[in-house]
Parts: sequence; structure tokens; C-alpha cells
Amino acid sequence: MNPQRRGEETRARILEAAGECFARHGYDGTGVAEICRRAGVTKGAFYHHFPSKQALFLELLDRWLAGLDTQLEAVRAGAETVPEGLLRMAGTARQVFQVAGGQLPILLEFWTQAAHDPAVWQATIAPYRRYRDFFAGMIEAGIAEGTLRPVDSEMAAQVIVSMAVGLVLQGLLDPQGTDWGQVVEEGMQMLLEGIKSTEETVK
Amino acid sequence: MNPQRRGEETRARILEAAGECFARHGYDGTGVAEICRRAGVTKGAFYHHFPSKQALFLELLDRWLAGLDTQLEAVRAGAETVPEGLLRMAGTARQVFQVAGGQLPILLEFWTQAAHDPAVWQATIAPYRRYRDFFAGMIEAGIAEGTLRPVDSEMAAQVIVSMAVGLVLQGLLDPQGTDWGQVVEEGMQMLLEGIKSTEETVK
DNA sequence: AAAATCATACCAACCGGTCGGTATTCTATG
DNA sequence: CATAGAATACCGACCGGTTGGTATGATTTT
Repeated sequence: MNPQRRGEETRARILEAAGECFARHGYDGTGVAEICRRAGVTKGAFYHHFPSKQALFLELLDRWLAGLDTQLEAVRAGAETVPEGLLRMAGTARQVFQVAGGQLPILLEFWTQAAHDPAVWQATIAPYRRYRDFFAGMIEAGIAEGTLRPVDSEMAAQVIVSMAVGLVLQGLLDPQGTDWGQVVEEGMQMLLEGIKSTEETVK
Repeated sequence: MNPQRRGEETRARILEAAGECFARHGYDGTGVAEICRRAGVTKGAFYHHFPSKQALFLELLDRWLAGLDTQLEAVRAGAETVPEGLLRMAGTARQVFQVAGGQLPILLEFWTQAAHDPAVWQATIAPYRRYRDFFAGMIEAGIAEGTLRPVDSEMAAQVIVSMAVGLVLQGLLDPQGTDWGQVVEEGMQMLLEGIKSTEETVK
């Protein structure tokens, strides 16, 4: 096999194995040796493709954020009005909890490491602000199109992001506790009820 | 000095030092030796007062939850109507971010450990459900007193807790990012706007 | 033969926890 | 009141095990 292609494949296997390990046992709780075992590779291969455990972690983080980016943009593009787009996003939450449920705990690792490692912090918080701007833009569009009241778009965006973050955190800590998908939908509805323009509400 | 009292004091010093260390460097990033150094004690003293590092951590968690309990109950008792109580809780958030801001990151440690350690999970998630019931009770009281619409109280409670959790998480990750106290207040207001009874809204 | 890809063996550092021993205070007894 | 002895609080050297990371050599492809 083409060696370049073979290298990329091992690299991908390491990334996948690391993602599972981190999600299951946490960053600190996962040794490089365990990642290698699960990936069917030795340490030599690992440190050939990644300069350090942290670098691998950062790449995992980058990929996660990139995926979220495209996903959000796709949903926004496919909605007629802003409230509909927000509700549709909430609707997809159920699938996220089901499909990626097992992988969600790695988010907690991202956050924890961000609190202690400046490099991870940079890579985590900067995108956060981007998401805030993303939702702020949606809110403003909603105000412009008349479906939302003229609220402080930045504040509303913060609130939306906070609710999302809190829901994800609780959903990954206590998956069986509730139907989190339903909570996301109803929560978004309550919030929208609070910022919808009055003409929309009576519809 | 009374030896019993002296013992309690060292015990308290260890707890305090551990709290700071865990908040700053995380649970896994903090060695028992470091806690001892900061507390001005040796390992012998540490393991005289605590059977293990995890036991110390669990006691720290218990104290945190107990404090939150009394705080919440106090605010609820001092409010006339339910919406007022909720808004007042949001108002105290600013003080929490200022006063206990440096200690907040330990919450992240609680959550992370809860995701990996069943004992910590038990001690973390069970109180969560209590808080959900707490807020659900408040919502129902609000419905009964006519200040809130007849919404699903459990759902609304989940939403409130989620928003709170998300706000705290973001606030501890990015304290300088925004005036989180303000976000809490405005967020609560938006949410209340969505579940208030219509008579209240027009007032 | 040059370069890329991996395997093996290994290391220094650190970690949570143990253990034998000491210092200080309380208590019971003569 | 004196003192033996029990109890509590604490010290710090030490241990087995694990960790992230490295040094070096073998294999394969171009």
C-alpha cells in the first residue's frame, strides 16, 4: 500500500481510539499506552504522528469544533425564519444525544483541560465567542425580519449558548435522567416565547 | 492548645488548601504532596485525617452542596412571589461570581470526576435531581399563585437548571468574557417572559 | 540509498498510599 | 498531687506502580 496513505490511516486510527478513550476515561485517566493498544499501534507510531499527548488532544478538539460549525451552518441555511431555525436546531438535539451520546463526554474533557491548560483554553474559548456571534447574528436577523422583539441580541445569544451548554453537560452526566431532547425543544420554545414579537405570538 | 480543637483546625486547613489546589490545577493535577505543602502539614497528618484523596474530595463536594442548599432556601423564603424569587436568585449571581469566582472552577472538577467515578457521580447527580424538584416546586407555586402560566413545571425547572449550569460553566471558563451577572439576570427575565401568566406580563 | 513508517526497550519523574516512630495532651490511679 | 499509661496528632522516609516521552534499530516503499 501507498506509504503515505498508510500513514494517514494509522493517524486516523489513533485519533479515533483516543476519542473513545478520552470520552470514557477522561484525559488524565487515559494513558498513551492505552490509546496505542486500542488503535493497534505502538508508542513509536504514536510519537511519529503526534509530538505529544496534548497535541493529539488539541487536534481532536479542532475536529470537533469544525464539525459543529458545519452542522450549525447547515441548519441555519435550511430554515425560513429565525424562530424556525432555532426550533429546528433544538429538534436535531435529540439525534445528537442518540447518535453522538457516547462521544459527548469528551466535551467535558475539553472544558476541564481548557480550565488548566492555556493552549486548550485558546482553542476552546475563541470558538465559543464565535458561536455567541453566530447566534447574535441570528437574533438580529430575526429582529430585522420582524419575528423577534428588539431584544439585546448579544444577551439573548449568551442565554441560548448557556442553555445549550448546560443541557449538554447535564445530558452527558445523567443520560438516563430525562428525555433531554424534549427538554431542549421545550426550553427553546419557552425562551422563544419570551423574545418573540407579539404579532408572532398570537399567530 | 486543646488537641481535639487543634486537630479540627488542621483538618480545616487541609480542606481549604485542597479546595484552592483543586480549583487551580484540577483534581488529577493536584498531588497530595502539594495539598500538604500548602496546608503546612505532612502526608502523615493528611492520611491521619482523611482515608484517601477521593474521600477528601467527596467531603469538599458535600460542603459545597450543603452551602448551595441553604443559600437557595434562604432566597426563596425571602421572596413574595415566585417570579420575584427567581429574579432575586439571578440577582445574587453577580455576588457569587465576584466572591466565589476563584473557587468556581472546582465545580468543573466535581462534574468531571462525576463522569468517571461512580461514588462522585452518586454524590453529584442525586442533589441535582433535588434542585430540579426544588425549582419545579417553585414553578408550581407560581402557577398556583397565578403569576405563571400553567406550564410543565418539571420541564421549566430543567430549563432553569440547565441555564444556570451553562452560565456557571461559561463564567468559570471565561470570567472576563462578559458581565455574567448581567447575563444571568437578563436570561432569567427572558425566560420568565416566556412562562409568565399574561395578566402579569401586561402589568 | 534515502525517506517514511513503525517496533522495542527503556528512563526519569511522579503519584497515592504505607509505616515505624515521636511529641503532646488527657486520664486514671495510688 | 504525682505519675504511669493510653490516646490523639503528627512526622517524613519509603515503596510499588504508572506515566509521558525518548533513543535506536528494523522494515518497507520510492
